[in-house]
Amino acid sequence: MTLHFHNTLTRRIEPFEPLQTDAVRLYTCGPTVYNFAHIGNFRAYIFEDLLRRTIRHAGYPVMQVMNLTDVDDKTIRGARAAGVPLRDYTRPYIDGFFADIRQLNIEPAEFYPAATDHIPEMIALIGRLCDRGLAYRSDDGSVYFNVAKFPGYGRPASIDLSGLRGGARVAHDEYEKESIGDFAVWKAWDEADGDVAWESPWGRGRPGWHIECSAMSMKYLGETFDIHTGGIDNLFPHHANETAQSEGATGKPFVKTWLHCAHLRINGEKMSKSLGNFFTLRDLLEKGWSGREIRFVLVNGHYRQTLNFTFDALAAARSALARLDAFGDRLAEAAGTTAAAEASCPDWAERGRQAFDAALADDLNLPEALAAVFGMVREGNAALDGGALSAAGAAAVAALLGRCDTVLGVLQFGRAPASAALPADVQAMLAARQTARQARNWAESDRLREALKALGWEIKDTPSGQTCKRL
RNA sequence: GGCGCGAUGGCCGAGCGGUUAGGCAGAGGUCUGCAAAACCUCGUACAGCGGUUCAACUCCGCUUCGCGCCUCCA
Repeated sequence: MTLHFHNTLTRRIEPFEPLQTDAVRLYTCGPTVYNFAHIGNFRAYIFEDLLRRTIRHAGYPVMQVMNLTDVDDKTIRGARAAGVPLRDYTRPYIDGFFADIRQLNIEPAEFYPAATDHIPEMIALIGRLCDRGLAYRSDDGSVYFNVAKFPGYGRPASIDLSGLRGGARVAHDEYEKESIGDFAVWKAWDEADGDVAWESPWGRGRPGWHIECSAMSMKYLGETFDIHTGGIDNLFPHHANETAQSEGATGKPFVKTWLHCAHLRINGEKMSKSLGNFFTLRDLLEKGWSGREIRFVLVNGHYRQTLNFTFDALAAARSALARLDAFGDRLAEAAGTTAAAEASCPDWAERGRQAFDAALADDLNLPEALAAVFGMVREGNAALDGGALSAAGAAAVAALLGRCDTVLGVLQFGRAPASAALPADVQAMLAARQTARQARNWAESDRLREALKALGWEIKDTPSGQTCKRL
């Protein structure tokens, strides 16, 4: 299984080959903890999770770093407005972030370095840039990267510096720059920073935006590593600047493969507070949607394509998941206690497995991978209907789907409760209903089904008797 | 202005120069006391106009519409 990824650096889909044999080194841009993350952020984190899981699925160990940006304009502004120290301000959002990714079944990374814990590393890196003549100190004590001194500036974005134009978004305190393209690696303290400041060889101040990613990625992953990801909006300037700083300091290639995911839209519109379609994960959970349903919607799109997030899509996800769950329950029932044996795996399932793997390997084509799974669901249901699936075969298919789910992370097999686990009153009603059914007392049978439904249990009648499932 | 992306059936969403994407919703059918599930069948989908080609949703050009980045936004 050779993975292929679209590399932003080359704008091509390339075969993926790890640089080192022990692990694939992966740096994924993480949250700025000034607020709870919104659904658009999670699109990126889900994409990164799928990437991580796919690499592992292909047999490579992964060493993933996700940064926590806990010092920047917004966190400082928030902390000052709240009148609390920076750390106290960011803490709940950091906790919230980890709670959220658990809800979405996002696998944890190996490292979550916080920017404020790596100031010395950043200062050291800036020192290297100064030593090499790539950065200069301005009169106010800020340090800027000198873009003109770095040949090939702009990668992995395709930015031509001459196309840049100064505008309203160029921050006020950056007029000391020698050239419009130069960017701060160290920002001299100013009024608005309050008590957020660190001592440095250039005076009191705080790190520039991009330097944390350079310092932390290289600390944990080395000066050249396999994959760096982020949202497409980070391509420029963040990733271009990060590359310039890192390669400027080391003289080595920084990242081999860059992957960028597209944005999310909500009901066809850009997400924004003024449109009222700005949702955090907890907003959606409060509306009654589960993390799993949200994950399904986010998984069922290609990462390089703008995704239209709608409530209809969430409802569709709910139905699709119910279908998957029902199939899982059927397989479990058919398999009983029989162990999975690969030899018993039906041909259609083997074909499904191959289609699934091929789709993943093709630049994370999750929609197609999911289609392969649903193909197996249809085949499997038909086989079960026709009595053509042995217990061992059912076990093998269940195991196969479990394998697919190590990447998808949306299945929930084996959740059908054993009858012994049902509450006594429910068991009694089920027994009564069975008696009524044997007496062909349909009115009583239907009444009990309704009563059980009111208690939160869904009853279905099958040729082999009634089934009971938590709603 | 610079750079880039997109427009697929009611909705979400893949895809390829000629062969069913898939899911959800909807219609009909099988099964069923009913319901549900499951299975089968069903949509003259590829923004518009030209071009290339034996053949284009798929390649090229133009048009229309929408979107992203252009200095701290995933």
